[in-house]
Order: sequence, then structure tokens, then C-alpha cells
Amino acid sequence: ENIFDQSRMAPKTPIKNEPVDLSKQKGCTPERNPITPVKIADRPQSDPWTPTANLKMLVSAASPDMRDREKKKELFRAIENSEQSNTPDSLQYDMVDDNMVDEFEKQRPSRKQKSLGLLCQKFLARYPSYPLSTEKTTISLDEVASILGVERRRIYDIVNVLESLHLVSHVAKNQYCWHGRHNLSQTLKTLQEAGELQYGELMAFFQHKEQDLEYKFGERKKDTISHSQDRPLLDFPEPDCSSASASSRKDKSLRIMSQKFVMLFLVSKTKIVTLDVAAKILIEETQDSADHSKFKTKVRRLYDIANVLTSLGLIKKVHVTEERGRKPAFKWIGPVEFPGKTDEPRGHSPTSNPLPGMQRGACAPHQIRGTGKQRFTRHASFNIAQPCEGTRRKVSSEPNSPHQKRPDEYRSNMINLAAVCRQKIAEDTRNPGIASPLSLLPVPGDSEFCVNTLPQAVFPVVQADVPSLSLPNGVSSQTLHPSMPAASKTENGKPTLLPNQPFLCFPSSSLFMLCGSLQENNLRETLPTTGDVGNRSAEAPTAVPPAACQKRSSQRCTSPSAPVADEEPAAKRQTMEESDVPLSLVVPKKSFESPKAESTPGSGCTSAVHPEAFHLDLTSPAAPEAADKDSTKPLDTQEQEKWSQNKDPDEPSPGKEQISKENGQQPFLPQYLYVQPTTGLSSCNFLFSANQAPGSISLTASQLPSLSVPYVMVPSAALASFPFVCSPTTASPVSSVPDGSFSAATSMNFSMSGLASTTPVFVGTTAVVTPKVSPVPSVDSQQPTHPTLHLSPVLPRSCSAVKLDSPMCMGHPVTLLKLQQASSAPLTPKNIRPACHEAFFKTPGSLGDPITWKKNAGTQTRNASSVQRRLEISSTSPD
DNA sequence: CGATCCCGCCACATT
DNA sequence: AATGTGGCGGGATCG
Repeated sequence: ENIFDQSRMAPKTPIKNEPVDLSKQKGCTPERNPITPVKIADRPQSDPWTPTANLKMLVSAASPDMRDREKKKELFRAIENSEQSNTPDSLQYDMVDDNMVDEFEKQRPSRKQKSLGLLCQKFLARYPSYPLSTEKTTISLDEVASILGVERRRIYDIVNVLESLHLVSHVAKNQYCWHGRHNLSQTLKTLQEAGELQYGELMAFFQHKEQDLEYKFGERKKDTISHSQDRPLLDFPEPDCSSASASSRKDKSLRIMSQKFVMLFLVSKTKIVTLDVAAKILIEETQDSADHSKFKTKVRRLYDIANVLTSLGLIKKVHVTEERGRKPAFKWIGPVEFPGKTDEPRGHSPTSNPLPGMQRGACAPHQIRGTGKQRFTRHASFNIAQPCEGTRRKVSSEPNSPHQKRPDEYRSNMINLAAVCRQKIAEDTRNPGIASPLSLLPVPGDSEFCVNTLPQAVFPVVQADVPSLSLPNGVSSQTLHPSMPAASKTENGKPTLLPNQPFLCFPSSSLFMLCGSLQENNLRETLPTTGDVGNRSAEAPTAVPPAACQKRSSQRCTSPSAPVADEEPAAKRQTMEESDVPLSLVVPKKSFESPKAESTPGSGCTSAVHPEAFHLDLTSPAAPEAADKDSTKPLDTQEQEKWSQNKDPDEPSPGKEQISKENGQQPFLPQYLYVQPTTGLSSCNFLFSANQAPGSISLTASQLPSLSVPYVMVPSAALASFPFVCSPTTASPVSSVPDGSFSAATSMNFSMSGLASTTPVFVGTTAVVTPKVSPVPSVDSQQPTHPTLHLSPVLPRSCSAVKLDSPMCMGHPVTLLKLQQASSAPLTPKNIRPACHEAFFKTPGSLGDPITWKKNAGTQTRNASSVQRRLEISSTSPD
């Protein structure tokens, strides 16, 4: 049989004719069933191979057995080489459709025949573009490799790129899960948004300016952007399955590069990206270091990626002739607008319908959508209930599967929030500047999130915030993690203050805290971006809303409405102008409407900001708590939408106003917003701290990555139990370093004490906690310290400390302390699931591993908090 | 001769 | 240690 295949394949037209078997592994079952390929019907026949489906099927059926791939491989090769010439016949059969003129060419295994692009086509031919939601298709690397007659290494190249677009996910060793293109549009949208943030300016710049500038710019960006870019993968929220494993590892540069590359296209106005430009932009690395070899290597990789993307029909090769001559380039031929989902053939897809609730501002929709990608499924806190989660959900939902998609969603939500928050803050702040990168600390209840959520993913978005600049991804990500732990629940805590450090304590039921400092560092860079944004916003009021929103959103999500947009840009500009200005947060009342506020229109968000002493009182202690949540999903959903949309400026909430006022009063002092959630969001509360007074500025100056730790998000549920304490960077004496600049970035500390009932969580932006930081503040500030998260175990046993260093990140050191009660037992992320809610904190296992850390955190979070319940509900209900 | 990019060594991660 | 992943760059081919 094998031979048979091979022979067929061999002759295959050089082009895509070769038949590929598609069917094959659709079954979830590990074992392959020779099932008839249902897919055939399903799949869009786009594939040239279709005609040969029968053969394919046969082949596929046979294939399973072929374990002896090695043997096969050899055979294949031998066969191919020798036989190709010999057995063109087979081709002929299949070939019918096209006669490739050059059939002859194929004769020898010319290099082309072995090209990655061709291989990828074969690979893609095996799976339906739009698999039925019900069926899961697993891909066995070995199998595929053997069937296609290539080494695994090549399959990795393909899969990695596909994975970056979420067409597949890494399920387990040697196992990938085929998702198809259902979520492609979402993914692209997300990438576009992220791309806008990260590369928007850049691309604009390039496009406009051309090479000359490029160089300069390039250098510049290196400073600013480069660091941020690299690090974190740009993951984005992904719909479904996320492979758990993936993230931690090295860089997976191919994946990241792939995403970045795609971003460039999406951001590009012309939709054409030249290789060299892409390579330059994508070269992260050390700024100056030997570019040449690197460049070369980068280009090689880009070719690899381009081949796969070409096979996907997303780009095509073109040449751009410039003054200098013609340069190789690729043109995006895939979907450009992602209002909804482009790809989905089926209506069923969740996304297809915008939520009823969301219509409103352009922004909202898009955001939602973005979120949507993830699909509302998950985020308990937000509860986006989506009826439809359909496809992706399944995957994610699987109890078993280690990976969860949720995280993504969660992330996306987070992101949205962050964006919103930032905006507000930014707006509020005098320095419009913007945004400093936010670090989000989600403290999700679900371990899953943690797991899935890779820092990267979330962060990227976050990073995005920082518009033009690069955000230190790592930082952000790191931050998140820490947050997680924080999330752990404590029971109520009473607000406690720390004597020395400025902390905020709140007893809160569930709430989200966002502590952020805004920095303007990168103003310059931002400028360009800003301009673009502004323009864009103006241009596309509605249609583009999403994109536009995001773009600007990064910092501020302004409402779609033009006016708003204008404002923001203006702010930014100002900021730029006033680089020096300390970041004070000024909260514009109207603008300020916090997302939460929106969310809780009725409920009333209470926002309390106390600049003084950083002390926050949460009046709303009561926070209705999560309880509400349980009750209403629908609401939640809406709320969610709102959330996502929250950008919309429209709804100012009183609370906001107050906050703004307060902020206004003391710009310098850290500001916090606390919003109580009402229904949908109910559980989430947000605190924004805009502290960083002057310091922030310094940062800018310092060049540090712009990161400030702007916000901390805590999942309400998680928080609910514990008291949260935040210390704004600024305040910290230690870090006091004049430059708070760095300090800001510095660190966030979270400590969770596992007091019996209540665990206080401290979040401090200041480096204070971290020894390193404190000691040499100034220095640190100067240098980008590695952003590190330190989790110091407060309690000997129960506590686990994790340190995360992200080289990338500039230094926000974060200290996290988790205290857990003894009770907690380490949980495996996988296990996580519902069952062990309690265990969350425990994980001890890998201290070092951030991921692990996250997981743990996630777990922790999970307690029975309302959030969880929601999640469960949500997940289930759809099912 | 420059553009492409296959091939597979080898390092690092996971099991 | 074995095996899975995947970075990386030499050098072969293509055009």
C-alpha cells in the first residue's frame, strides 16, 4: 500500500496535484480509523486533490499501520526519486484537471518537489478546512511524516506555523489537533490588533518612508521596540485549544516569527511586505549584534514561513520594484477585514452572530470579536456566556485536555480590560502618554487559564498597549503570573496596611485590581503611531472600528466615535510634548468610564481612590460579590460585551467620575479605581492604580522598556476571598528612586499569606519587596533589570515561591508571595479542572517554571469562587 | 550570482 | 538515556 501511495505521490505533479489523503485521523480516538472520510464532503473542495479523494482514503486507511515509517521513508524517497519518472501514469489519472505543462519537470525529485510549500499543501489536503465541530482530528506527527514521506523535522516546520495561526494545536507529544480555519479570522484579527499596536507605526513608517528611514527607524525601534517584541510570543488569545506545553519552552521563534510576519501583513496598508523589511523588523535580538548572519538566518526562516502561508492561501509571492531594484516580497491575499469571522462557513460558529447585546460602538463589536475568538467561553469572571462556543469550545472544553482554551479567552478579556483601563488611565493621566505597558495579573480562578494562558499570549496584547513601543512582553507576562497567585483566595481580609510600604489593602470580594502606572516613555515613538491611529480612527468610523479601536486602544480604547479618538490622540500628543510631565493620572470623567462601570451600570460601581497613603478603601466591600454572577449569565454576557467594548466612552459611571476627581486631586499619588462589579462583571472589580508620579517619566527617559506595571487584575473570584493589597510603585521608599521610573516597572509584589481564613495579597508595584530592586534602585532603573518575579514563599511550607525572570522584560521585577494554607496540594494543571478547586495554590512543583507557576496560580484561584461556578456553568451549558 | 530554502546536525526540553 | 522539538546555518538549486 505504501508503495502505492508513494508511487502516486511521486508522480504527483509538481504542483499540487498530488493526491493526498485527507481522511484519516479525524477521530479523536487515538487510533486511527480508516473511517471514510466524512470530510470529503465537508471540506471545501478547494483542494486540487479532491478528485483523488478515493485514493487518499485508501491510503489513509492503510497508513495507520505503517508504523514503520522509517522504512517507508526510505521507500518513499527511493521510490520517488526513481519512480517519478517512471510512473507518471498515476499522475495522469489524477492530473486530469491540470496538465501541468511541465509535468516533465516533476520527473526528478527536483528540489521543488520537496519544497516545504508543496509539503504543506499535501499536509493541508489531508484535513478539512472546516472540520465539523464534532469531530476532532488528531494529527500524529509520525504518521503524517511517514505518509508524506518526509522527516519529522519538516512537519514541525509546517505545524509550527499552522499552530501560530491556530489551525492546529499541540495536544501532546507527537500529537496535534487539527482545528481548521474556523478560527482563522479571529486569529487574524487578533494578530492584526496586536500588530497594530506593535508594528503599526513601524509599518506605516516603512511604507511611507521607504528604506532610508527604515534603517534609522529600525535602529530606533530596536531601542524601543525590539526588546518588547521578542519575548513573548505574541500569542493571542486563542480559541481553543491551546497547547499547554507550548508556551514555556524556548522561544519557538518560528511560531512567534510567523505571527509577527502575519501581523506585518495585516498592519500593512499595501498588504505587501518585503522580505528584507520583515526580516529587519523581526530581528530582535540584540540590537546591534551581528546582523548579517542573523539577517540571513531570519530570511531563511521567513521563507519557511512564507511557504506555509502561501500554501494556506494567505499570501503570495510578488516582487516589488523599488528604486534599487526588485525585491522579493509577499502580498497578503487572505482576508483583510475581520469584522466577523471570515472564514467560517458555517453559521454555527459562535462568532457569526454578534452578540445581540453588542452592537454599539464599533469598538465594542470588534473587541468582542476579538474576544470572541476566544470565544467567550471562558472567562468566568467575565462570563461571557456565549451560547455558541461551538467549535472551539469543544476542544477546549474537554475536560481531559490539558490545554484549555479558556485561558485565551480569558486573556482576551483581560486584555480588553487592560486596554480599557489603560485608556482611562491614560486619559486620566495627564500624560496621556499612554501607556505604559500594563501588566495584567489575572487571577483567574481556573487553573486552566493559567495553563493555557501563556504569559505570552496575554501579554502580547498587553504589550500592544504600549503602542509604539515594544512592550516588554516578558514583563507583562510575568506579571500576570504573579497575579495569579495573588488571586488565590483568601477569605476576607481585612484590609491591612503595611507600615513601610505603601500598600493598599482591600478586603474585597472579588475584584480586579489594576495597578498601573502610566508612563510615557516612548512618547516619541508613540507619536507616529498616534498619528496613524488618529487618522485611522477618523477614517474608519465604523467599519474598521475594531481595528481602529484596537490600535488606539492599545492605550486607550477609545470609543469608536471619532471624537473620542481625537481626544486620545491629542492626549498622547500632549504627552509627547510633555515628556517630562510626571504621570499624573488625570481622569477625565467622561472618558473615564471604566469598563467596569459600564459593566455595572446598575450596580454602580464604586470606585474609591485614595491617593493618600495608597490606602484604598473598598467601600463596596460588599461587593455584591460574585454571587450575582451566578445568577445571570446572560447579563454577564452582555456585560462582557460591554466590557470588551467598554471602550465605549459613552457610559460614564459615577464612580468613575469620582475617581477621576480624586485622581485629579492627586495626580501623583497612586490612584486606584475600584469598581465593583455588578452583575455580569459582577465579580470583577478593578483597581487601577496610577501611581507613578514622576517616576514614570523617568522611566521613559531611562529607556527602560516602558513598562510600568500598570495594572493588576485580579479575578474577582479569587480575590473575593482575600484582601488585596497594592502598593504603588511610587510610594515605595526604596524604589523611591527618583526615577520611579524604573520603579514603576519594577515590581509588583504579591504576597499571599495563607492565613487561615484570609489571605492578604499584596501587590506592590514598587520594587521594594524585591531585594534587588530596592538596593540599587537607581541603577536598576537604569538598567533594565530583568524583570523578575519573585515569589517568595512567605510561609515555609505552604508557600511556594517562584521566580520568573524574563530577560525580555525590562525589568519589572515582581515579587510574588504566595502563602497558602497547608491544605493546598499541588495540582497538576491538567487535573485542575473542576475538581480540585481548592488545591490551587499548592503547586510547588516547579518553582522556577513560570508556567507552572501560572498553573498553580490558576488553580489557586479557583476555589469555589463564584467565578468558577460560572465557568463551569458556562462551559457546560453550551455543551 | 543572488534568491530560495532543503537538509539534517545538534542543542535543549520532556519523558 | 531516549525521545521529542525545533534553532540554525551550510550549501545545493533555482532562476
